[in-house]
Amino acid sequence: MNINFQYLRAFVEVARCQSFTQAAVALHLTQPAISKAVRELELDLEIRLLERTSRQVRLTEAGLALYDQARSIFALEQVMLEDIKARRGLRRGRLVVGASTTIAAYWLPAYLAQFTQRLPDIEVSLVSGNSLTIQHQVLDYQVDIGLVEGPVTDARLQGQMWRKERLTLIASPTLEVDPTALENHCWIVRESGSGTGEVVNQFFSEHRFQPKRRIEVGSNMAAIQMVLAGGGLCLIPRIMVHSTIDQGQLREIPLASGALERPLNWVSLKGRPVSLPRQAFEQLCRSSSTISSG
Amino acid sequence: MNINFQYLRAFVEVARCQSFTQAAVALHLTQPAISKAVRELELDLEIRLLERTSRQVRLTEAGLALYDQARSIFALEQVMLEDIKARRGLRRGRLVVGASTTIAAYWLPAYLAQFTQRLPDIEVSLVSGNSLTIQHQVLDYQVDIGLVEGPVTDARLQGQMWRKERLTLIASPTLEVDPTALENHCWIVRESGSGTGEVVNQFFSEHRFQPKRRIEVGSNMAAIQMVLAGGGLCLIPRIMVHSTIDQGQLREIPLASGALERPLNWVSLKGRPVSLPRQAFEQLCRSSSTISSG
DNA sequence: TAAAAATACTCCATAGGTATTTTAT
DNA sequence: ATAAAATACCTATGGAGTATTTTTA
Repeated sequence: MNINFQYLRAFVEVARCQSFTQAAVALHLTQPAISKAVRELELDLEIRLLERTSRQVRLTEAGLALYDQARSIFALEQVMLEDIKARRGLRRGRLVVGASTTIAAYWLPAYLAQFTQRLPDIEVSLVSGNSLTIQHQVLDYQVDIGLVEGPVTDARLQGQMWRKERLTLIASPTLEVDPTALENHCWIVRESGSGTGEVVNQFFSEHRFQPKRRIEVGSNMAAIQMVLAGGGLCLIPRIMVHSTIDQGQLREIPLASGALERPLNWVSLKGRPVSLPRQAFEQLCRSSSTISSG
Repeated sequence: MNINFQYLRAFVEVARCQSFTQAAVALHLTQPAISKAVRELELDLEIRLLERTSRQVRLTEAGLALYDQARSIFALEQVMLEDIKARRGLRRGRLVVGASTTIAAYWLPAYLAQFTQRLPDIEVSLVSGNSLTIQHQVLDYQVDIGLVEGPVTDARLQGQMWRKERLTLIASPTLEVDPTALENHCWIVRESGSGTGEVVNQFFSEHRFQPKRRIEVGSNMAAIQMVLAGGGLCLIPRIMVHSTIDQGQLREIPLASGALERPLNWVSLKGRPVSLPRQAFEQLCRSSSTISSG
C-alpha cells in the first residue's frame, strides 16, 4: 500500500496552519480541494487524522504522529531538491579523469588546478595508467573521460584529438653531437609498447633511421637521467624537459626532418551522456591557454 | 518546487531493478508508463538521472544521489504506514483518563490493569482531581475521557452514567450505635463542595436529618481514620472500606431509608470523535465485571 | 449571523494504457 | 534477430475548480 503524497502534503499544511482555508492559500489550492485531500487520506489510511469543528482544527494522536513523520519526509524532499539544484549549478558533483602517465604528471595538473579553483565543490579524481588501462576504465565506467597518447581503436570508444604534443631530441650539453650524423650516437629509447616508444619507432622507420646503438629503458624519467649523464640522445615529450633545457642542464637538438609531434587524445564512451562536470572540464581544457609549451 | 512522488517511485524502482521493464512489473504498471515517469522526472529536475542504452540502465551521479535519498523517503513512508496500521490495531496509541480522586484510587486501578494487559502497547495516563478540574481538562482536550462523581452540567460536555456507587454508613466496632437514633451520634462529614459532601448533605436534607454533632474533614481517608478511632459515624463510598469491614475493623450500619447510592458519570467533549483507545477503554469498563462491590 | 468546513457537480489535465518504432547487442 | 526502451496516441480517472449547503461559535 502506498501513500498519496499530494494528499499528505495537503494534510501537513492543514496541520501546520490549523486551518483548511489557510492551507489552501499556502498551497495555491482551493479550500474544497484541501477538504477532499484530507478526507481521502483518512479513507486511505482508515484512521481519523483531524478532529474538526467549523471553528478549530486539531490533530488526533494518529494525526500528530503522521504529521511529525510527514514533515521529515518533506524536509528530505527539500534536501533532495537542493542537492539536485547544486549539481545543476556545478556546486556539487564528481569528476573522474583517467590519463596516461605523462599527461597526468605534466599536462593535467595546471588544468585541474584551474578547474578546482573555478568549481571548488566538484570532487575531482585523477587516475593514471597506460593508454590501454585508461581505455578499459572508460569502457567500465570507472572514469568519466580519458586522455591518452596513443590512438583510440576500440569501436565502442570515441577518440578525439585534444592537442599535439611535441617530442624533442635531447642531449647533455657536455656531449658533442653532430646533427648530420645522429645515427652514430647512442639512442635511449622506451620499450616498444609504450606510447612514446611507438612514436619513436615510427619515426625511425619513416626516416630509415638506424641508430648504431640503442639502450632501452622502462620510463621516460629513466631515459632523461641517462641523457643527463651523457649516455646518449633521446626523443622525449618536450614538456618533460622544458625547464631542464631552460636551466641549461639539457640541450635540444633540432631535427632536420622538422618538429616531431604526436596527438594527445580524449577518450570517452560512445553514447554515454556527458556529465556536467565533464562538460565543464573538457571546455576548460579546450579553451584555456594555461600551457602552450610542448 | 515540488517533486512528483509517483514519478520518483518509478525512478527508484528502475534504479533498484536496473530495468524499466522489471520496474514496471514490480509496480504493476506498463513499461511505457515507467519510461514516461522517468523522463518527466528528469525534465522536472532538469538533470539526467539514468544513462540508458537498450541493454543496460545505470545511474548518473545525480541519479545515485537521488536514489539514495528517495529510498530513505520511501522507507519513512513505510514506517509511517506501519505506525498507522499499529494504531488501527490498537498496538500503538495513548489514552488519558481523568478521574476524581476516589474513582482514580479505588475504581479504576482494576480496569486499567485489565486494559493494559489486553492492550499492552497503549500508553495510559490517569490523572486525578476533583470533578470540576476533570471537566475542565476534558474541555481543554487534556484528557480523552473523564469519570466523575457529581453531575455533568456544562452544555459542551456529554455526561453519561457509568454505574452507581454505594455509600455506606460506618462506625467503629467498639462504638455502641443506636440505629434508631443516629442523629445523636457525632457525624464525620466531608467539606461541602466535595462530591461526597454534597451527597451527604442532600441525604440530610431529604430526610430532615440533623446530627447533634458534626466534624468536617478534608478527605475521605481522614474521615475513615476518625471513624476507626471511634470518633463517630460517617457515610463513605463502600468501596473504600470494603476490606476494612471484612476484616472486622469497621462495622457497617444499615440505614432505615435503604441503601444510599450515587452515580459515577462518564464525561466527554460533545462532538469530539472517539479515539480507538478510548473506545476500547469504555467498552472494557462497561462490559467487564471486574468489581461488583460498592 | 458569520466564518469555516463539507458537499455536489463539473471539467480537464495527466497518469497510465495499447500499439508501434527505434536502438543496441 | 531479439530484447529493451522510446515514442505516439488515446482513454479514463481523479485532482482541482465553482457553487452551494451545513455547521457551530
